[in-house]
Amino acid sequence: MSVSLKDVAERAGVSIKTVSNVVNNYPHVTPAMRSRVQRAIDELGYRPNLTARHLRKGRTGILALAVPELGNPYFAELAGAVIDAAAEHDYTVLLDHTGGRRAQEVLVSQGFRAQVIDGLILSPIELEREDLLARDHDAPLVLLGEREYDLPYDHIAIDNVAAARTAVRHLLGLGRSRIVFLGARTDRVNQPSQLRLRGWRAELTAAGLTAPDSLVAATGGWEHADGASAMAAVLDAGERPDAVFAYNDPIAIGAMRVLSERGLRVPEDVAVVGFDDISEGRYGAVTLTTISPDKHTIARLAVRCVVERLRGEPGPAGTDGITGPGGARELRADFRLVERESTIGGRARTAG
Amino acid sequence: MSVSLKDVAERAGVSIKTVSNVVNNYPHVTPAMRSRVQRAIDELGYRPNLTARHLRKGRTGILALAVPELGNPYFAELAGAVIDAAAEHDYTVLLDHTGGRRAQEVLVSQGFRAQVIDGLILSPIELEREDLLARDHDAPLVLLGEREYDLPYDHIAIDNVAAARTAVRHLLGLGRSRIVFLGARTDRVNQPSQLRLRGWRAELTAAGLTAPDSLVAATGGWEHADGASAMAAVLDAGERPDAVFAYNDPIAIGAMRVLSERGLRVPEDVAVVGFDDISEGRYGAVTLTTISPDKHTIARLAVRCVVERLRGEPGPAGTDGITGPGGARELRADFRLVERESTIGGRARTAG
DNA sequence: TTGAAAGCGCTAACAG
DNA sequence: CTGTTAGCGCTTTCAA
Repeated sequence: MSVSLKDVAERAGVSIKTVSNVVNNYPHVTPAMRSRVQRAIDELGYRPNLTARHLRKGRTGILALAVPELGNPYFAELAGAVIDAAAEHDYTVLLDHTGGRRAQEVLVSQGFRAQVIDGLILSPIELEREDLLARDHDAPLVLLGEREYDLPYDHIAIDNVAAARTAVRHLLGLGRSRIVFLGARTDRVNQPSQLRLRGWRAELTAAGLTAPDSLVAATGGWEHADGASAMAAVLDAGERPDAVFAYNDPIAIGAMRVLSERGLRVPEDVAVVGFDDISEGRYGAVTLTTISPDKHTIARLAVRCVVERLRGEPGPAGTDGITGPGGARELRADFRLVERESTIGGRARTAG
Repeated sequence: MSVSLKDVAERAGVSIKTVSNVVNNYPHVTPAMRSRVQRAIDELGYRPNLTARHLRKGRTGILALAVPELGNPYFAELAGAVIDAAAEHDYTVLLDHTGGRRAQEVLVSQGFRAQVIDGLILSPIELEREDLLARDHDAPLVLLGEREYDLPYDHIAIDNVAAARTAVRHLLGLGRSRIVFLGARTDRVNQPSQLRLRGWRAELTAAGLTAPDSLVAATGGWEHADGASAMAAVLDAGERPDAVFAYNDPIAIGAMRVLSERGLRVPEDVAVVGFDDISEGRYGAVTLTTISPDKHTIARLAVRCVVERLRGEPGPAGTDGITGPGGARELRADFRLVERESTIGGRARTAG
């Protein structure tokens, strides 16, 4: 087995407590004692047993992050940002993926991997209000992605309606008027998809245009293939859109593929805007205009929320958020529109 | 606090040990006693404290997986596969990313996150033989990605040389002869990049062609931008290649972008083959021919190796591997060439 | 088949 | 400033 505090104590001829004090940088230790103990530590190659420490303190130093799918670059990039943000607070991240399936999301929120984690950051897709109400687990939970819960959980998102309106406004400003929304989800409410659809509708209406259902295309999932088939369905239905606003980048890219197969030029015939700003969008034959959420801020805020709850200091909502029911915080991260070839054309070399 | 074994024992009027027996499905417990204890467990909502259990047993049930970059879809997809494979063995995965930086890789291999993990799966980029020799940590380590170590660590990879030869052979079969290798790394040995370059050279030579250095382009990194700039550099140098074999898919896609900017058609003027088979390659304007490593097998083998070492049963190397120094196993996963538009042209609708 | 007790390695009171 | 002691919740001898 590995060396323990006791071994070090014996070696240094002091008590366990003293060694512990040194290890934990307890202030009131004489320099002489400290160096003596330190030498024993070095000689024995002592390293604290975190499991024991955690048992004692009741915490593990591990946060879980559950996203729908790691294969989606947006979530992969977000996960990377969360890992880095957690490291700054001396937390380690345990990653999980739910496939966006409600059953799996419920499992995770209930603390499936629990007992091992201090807190949980969850990016739900299908999770319902009632699932959260039934949650019986004391680890702090922070939700990612906007939804209209009135539940006592901290909650971090960009303003999806505003972001969608920004995207649509951009298209309108380019003189487009038949703008398809690709990636609606009809079987659930409260999801980002619904909010983006709402933004699409609001902006069209504000411009004095109609927002017919024939321009709203549902998708079964959120990947390239889903965007491709939805786009094909719209065209096959005889629609002649002059622009597409997609739920996310993979859907937008799948759609562009189909447009080009059908001989439609992007952006001349059909302009396309995506959502998420994944790196893939920066290097296609036609680079993708997209809404870029501030992933690093999202990650930082999420980790901060969990850590503060853990410390028992929920703190004020701050300037960037409002306090909701049960002291839950609604935090907003920024977003911006990144204009690339799929809307404004041009052919900048290896555009950024 | 949560309920402990003791609480359950009191409630059921039995000893702690008996409750423990029930929880752990110890065989010799009378059905009557079992159901009585089980009722107490249910009533109190008891859940075992894993930290305590782990302290006692000396294991945590957590495996770490360290990859260079989660933002690279290949590693994100691989990570997902590892998480699933680990779950089958009741292990949880803690994810880390090293940025492919040697210092970070050394840190991780030394057990930076250690004391918390039972085993480690590492996909190194810059890690050197000597770093591993100096490793002083008892958690089993499994290496991902082929390299020519003679070190006592299990090791899982596809045959990079053979894969590269397959790719180049495909291009030669299409009548191409000036095949650029994009993504060489000159500053290190022992890396997959070196092996793929070797395969490229071997296949060209076998075909009676020369393999001039002017057709080998180094890249600073492994992303789209690196492929784009390397491709541009080759063209700017006055080379007129009729094919490109890229170290990985992002590099290949970055290169295709530049080719198209320069008015070169893919595959008519320049055929392109990538490596990794990331989903992005299936939906560009021109879908990407690529080498597809069997990620699920890699993940499954890696987890199996760690778990077996943990159980102290390294087992035979099996039919798919050979035993190396110190009983280390060299396991091979399969790969296959996926032919798409970037080499064979065509315009199948939303090709798979 | 079940109970009692020891102890994994650490931290936190409380003494000294 | 440092030592003693008592657990955190669990598994695991060893008895009964």
